[in-house]
Formats: sequence, C-alpha cells, structure tokens
Amino acid sequence: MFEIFQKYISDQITLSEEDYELIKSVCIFKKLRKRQYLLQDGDIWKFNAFVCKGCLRNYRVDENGGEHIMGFSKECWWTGDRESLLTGKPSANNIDALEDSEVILITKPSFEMLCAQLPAFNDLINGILNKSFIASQNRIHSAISFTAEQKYRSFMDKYPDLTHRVPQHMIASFLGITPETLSRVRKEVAKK
Amino acid sequence: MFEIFQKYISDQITLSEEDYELIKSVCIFKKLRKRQYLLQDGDIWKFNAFVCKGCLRNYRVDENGGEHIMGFSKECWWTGDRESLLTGKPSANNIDALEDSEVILITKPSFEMLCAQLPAFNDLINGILNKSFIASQNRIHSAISFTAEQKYRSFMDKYPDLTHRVPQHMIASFLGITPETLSRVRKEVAKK
DNA sequence: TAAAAACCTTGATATAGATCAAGTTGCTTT
DNA sequence: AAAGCAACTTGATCTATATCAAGGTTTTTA
Repeated sequence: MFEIFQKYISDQITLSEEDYELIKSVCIFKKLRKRQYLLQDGDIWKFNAFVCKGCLRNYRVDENGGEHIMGFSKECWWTGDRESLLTGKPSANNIDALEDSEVILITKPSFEMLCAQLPAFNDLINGILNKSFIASQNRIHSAISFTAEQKYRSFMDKYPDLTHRVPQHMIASFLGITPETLSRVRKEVAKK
Repeated sequence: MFEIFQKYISDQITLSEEDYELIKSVCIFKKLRKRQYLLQDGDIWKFNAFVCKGCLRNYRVDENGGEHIMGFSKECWWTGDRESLLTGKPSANNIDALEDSEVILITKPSFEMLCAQLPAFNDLINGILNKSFIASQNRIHSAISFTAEQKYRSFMDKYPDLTHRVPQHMIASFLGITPETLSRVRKEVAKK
C-alpha cells in the first residue's frame, strides 16, 4: 500500500530513503469496504487522506435528506475535509467508499512535521492545494454558467474514467442536476 | 497606500521594520479608475494583487457575450488569476474596477522571494490559500444545492457589505441567476 | 443641468429542468 | 438461482427560473 504513495511522490519530487522512512512512520493504513464511511458529518476530521486504491465520494446532506456530491477521489487523489481540519469544528461532509478502497491517513501534526522537514514535500503539497483551488474555480464557473448538457460534457472531458466508474445518479448530483435530466442529456449527447 | 498593506500584515503576524522594507521594495503601486481593467482575458497574469482601496470584480465572458462573475475583491482582499499565474497561459478572466481603486502588485518571483525569506509571511499566505479553497467549496455547495432565494440569503449572510455596495445585476451574475429573478427574490425576502 | 447611460422593477410568456410515476435491467446477497 | 434491492430509462406533468419587453429611477457625463 505504501509503495503506491511512494511512487506518487517519487514521480514528482526526489527524496532519500530516510525521507521515505520518515513519511512511512507517520502513515496510518486503512482499508475500507464498499459503502464504509471514512468520515460522517458531525465528526471532527483530523487527517490528510491519500487514496491508494478504490474510489470515494465526499458529499453533504441537506435538510430534506438530499445528497450533494462535493467530489470524487480515486487512486492518487487526496480527500478529507479541509474546513473541519483547519477550524477543528465538526464536519458538514460525509466521505464513503464507492468501491473497496485503501487509504493512507496522516494526522495534521505529522503532516506539518513532514512539510517542515521535507521542503520538497511541502512544495508538492502546496502545488496540489493550488491546483485544487484552480479546479474549484473552474467548477464554480461551470455551475453558474453552463446548461445541463454543457456540465455533463465538461465532466466527461475532465474525468473520462469516472464517467463510467461511478453511478450516473452520483454524477448528476455532482453536477447539480437530477438523475432523470442526466439520463436525457446522455441520450441527446449520444445522438450527436 | 503601503500602510494599509502593512496594517493588514501586522494584524496577523509580527515582522521587523527591515522585513517591511523588503516587502515594500517589491510592491508595485497602481491606481485604477472605475471601469479600468486590471486584467483582460487573453493576457498573461504575472502578479499577486492586494486591494488597498475600492472594489474589483473578476469575471469570465461566455461565447454569447454573457458575463459570469467569479468574485469580488474589496479592501484587504487578494485578487488575480492563479491559473494563468501558475501555468503561464493566457487568462480566461477579466478583472476590472467597480470603483476607483488602489492595488498593490507583487510579481511571482518577488512573491516567492518574500515567502522564502519571511516564514511568517509564507504561513500567512498559506492560510489565505486554505481559506479561499474552503470558501470555494462552500460556494460550489451553494451553486449545486440551493434555490435562488437560498443563494441570495447566503450571499447577504456572507457579504453583508457587498450586498449594497455592488450593483444588483452583478450579484445575480455571481449567484448564477438572472437580474430579474434576483429582483423578485429580493421582494420576497423583504416581505418576510 | 440636460442628455445619455446604467440600473432596477414589473408584467407576460416561454422553457429547461424538476418532480412524480412506472417499468426494466442489472447487481447483491443468501 | 431466486429474491430483493439499486440503478437507469422513459413518459407525463409541473414549476422555478429565464427570456422578452417596457417604464421608471438613479447615476454619469458632457
């Protein structure tokens, strides 16, 4: 399980054997069965989580029980709840596994230690935060500007693999449309 | 103009006189008249921009000429286009002044120098990036989950001052609804 | 200070997408 | 392998919001 994380890191920066030992020493390995929660709303989230295998979703539940998917995380993506982690307040999010999955958890203090000890690791993480922010901006743009069809096309464009990997009604939820609408949009898109 | 930036910093971290001199030495001071562009799409954005005075908007234009407002930035907020800055590619965004404004620009190399030389400054900036990311997540949630009325209420909640400071049709654009709908929503909200 | 723009509101109408409902297919679980 | 559940589709209808249009108000500019 650690090898995947190690490869992910070594593909981007150069670290010594000892550096990897240090990282490994603070990793918490966790296997999740399909449908198992990694985080439930109301809990306080304490980690940074790296997905080695499988796929998770991060969602919020509204007052009517409606689920709204904030994001998916597959292998080599990060997940968690930055807001709860930063503020120490209970999370409004739920994270659960869409498939049997394997994740690595690193507590906030350990993570900060790594960033302090390993400048290259710190840069790597910073780059990811930057990229996530940019992705969020683009998602906001699509949410406030696009039609249902444009939203779906841009999803396929950006996440071609997820398009077939996660249930359609979850993609609909991610896009902020109903499953019925997505089904009809797909029929249209298939025609052209 | 620099005093505002200095106060903003000193309210959050402690720096020496020399540190401020260093910061000041890389600041580019710029005054903008109402409607003046700070960035036009197609240009490559090279700075981090801190708003000392006034208010700007950041927006994208779609193929039909429709404007979609990504964000507002008033005094003591940051603005710019992180994506263009990071990738070096032409920006898809426009930034212009809604009021006569004053901004401080810091080029990317200078900014990185400051972050490297002044760890506290680096932490400060990191905190801002984190908070912006969290704000983006919350905006995504509202965009995919809320009705027009809920969107407007949450805007008033989050930005009570902007509610009266920027034109209504721009708030509508920010929320992803039409100006007419916003006008009607406001009438409803006023009743209750 | 008058003319021109920009802005906001209100009404009438249109429509994209939501909701409700039923049937089908395809996974899980025992 | 059957039963039960979850996922997808399709049709009918409804509704929140968009679009189109016009008038009134405020702000800008000459």
